[in-house]
Amino acid sequence: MNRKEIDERVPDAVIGRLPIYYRILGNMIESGQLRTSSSELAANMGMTASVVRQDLGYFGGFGQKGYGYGVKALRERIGEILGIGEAYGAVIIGAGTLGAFLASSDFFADGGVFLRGIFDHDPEMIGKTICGHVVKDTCELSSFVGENRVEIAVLALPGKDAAAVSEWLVCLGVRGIWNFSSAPIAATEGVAIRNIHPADSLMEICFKLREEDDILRRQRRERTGNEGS
Amino acid sequence: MNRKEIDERVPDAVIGRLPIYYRILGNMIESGQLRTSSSELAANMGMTASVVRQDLGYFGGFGQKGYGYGVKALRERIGEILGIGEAYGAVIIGAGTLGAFLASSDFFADGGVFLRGIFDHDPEMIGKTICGHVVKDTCELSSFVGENRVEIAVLALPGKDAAAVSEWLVCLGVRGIWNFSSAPIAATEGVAIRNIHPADSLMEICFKLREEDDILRRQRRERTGNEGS
DNA sequence: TAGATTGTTAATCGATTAACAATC
DNA sequence: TAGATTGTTAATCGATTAACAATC
Repeated sequence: MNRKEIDERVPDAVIGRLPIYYRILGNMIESGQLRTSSSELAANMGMTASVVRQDLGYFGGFGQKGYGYGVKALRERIGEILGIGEAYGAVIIGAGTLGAFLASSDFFADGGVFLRGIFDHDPEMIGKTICGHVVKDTCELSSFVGENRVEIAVLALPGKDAAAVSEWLVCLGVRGIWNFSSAPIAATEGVAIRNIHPADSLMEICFKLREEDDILRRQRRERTGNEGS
Repeated sequence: MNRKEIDERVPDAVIGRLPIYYRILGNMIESGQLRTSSSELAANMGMTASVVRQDLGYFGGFGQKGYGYGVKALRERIGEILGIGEAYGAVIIGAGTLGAFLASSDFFADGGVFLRGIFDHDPEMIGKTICGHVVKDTCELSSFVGENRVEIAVLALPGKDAAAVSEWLVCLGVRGIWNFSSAPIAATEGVAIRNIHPADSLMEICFKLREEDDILRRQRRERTGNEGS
């Protein structure tokens, strides 16, 4: 075995970059590119070549010294590592605009995940069809998860319901929570949780702008102060 | 001045947590809570109390020893730091399902950002109304950005167009890029960039599931092997 | 006052960078 | 062969944790 001891857990920082490699390699395949290098990959994602080689090294060398990496083989291998092709199943809880948007998105297909159903408890929503899925009553969740392979639950519901629903789903055997509600789901042993808050990154941008503006304002004030004295 | 040297840049790790504090404090206000502590905040977001105190310490002590933090005052202060209230302006480029969803979302209101317009270059889209915004032709972007305060551009367009559009917008004076396209935008001096790929976190969940499954499979194999020998 | 909790310093841990021998 | 580029080790950097004096 060429790779490092396989039991060794891969750091989250590395896992977080695997989908990025995967996506960029996809772009390269689309444009007909056959080979790449750590430095090219790095340039594409605004990182150093070192981190790329280190990351890929975690899974055992699939590069060739003096040559680089075969785009197609590398992408396939990363896809395997990411579990694309395992055909995990997911349900969306909450059929509002967010749930409907997620259902219509390519996110599931991109990750090789099958969307198996959409649930809501609002009678107004139940029975509606969203992207070919008839919205089911959340009451049916227990039996549905029992009868279908559902490893992942997507929470597109109000923050106040998130914790309870999440706990219930975990009891039913769900092992992954993709949470878009406003309330973060706390870490739970044996459950993969990702709390997604798109607005957060917009606020981060605002922070950077304000920080910049503050510096400019301060400089202007100082300049004026100096002139005045 | 009680706070640390104000020129000192705040680490990205800290910035990334500010919106989370902000959101959790919002939840606390909703439920009528008046005071909180570093350990309560930490429990709510699955972190240690130490990191909370350290983070808040960056901006100067607004806690009280032996008491904790006033929920409302703390939230207001973090809001200020985040630039909520600066009323930055944004445009969405791309009026597809993603652009339409973003326009209908609370993300802008949550961050105190004004959505000033939606643009597309598809004649089919131009003129349609999305959430009260008439979709404009991207040709009009230059003059629009010139005439309105637009600090932030939201890219909801195909990856192949992202880099060119982004560069153009930066030339027009845009200082923040919230990029939802498949192609990451490279770091640019003086521009705040956030590349958002919701599918990535779904893939991370799949990775964790596959990793877990692999371990189980290996254990089963070993057990069978031992029995067989 | 006694109990609670901050703000801050020092110690630990993990991630990134730099460097280079191995080799295609 | 010479040039290129990997895989990997050691050095640096940054972030998290632990601990505790200060004090409300």
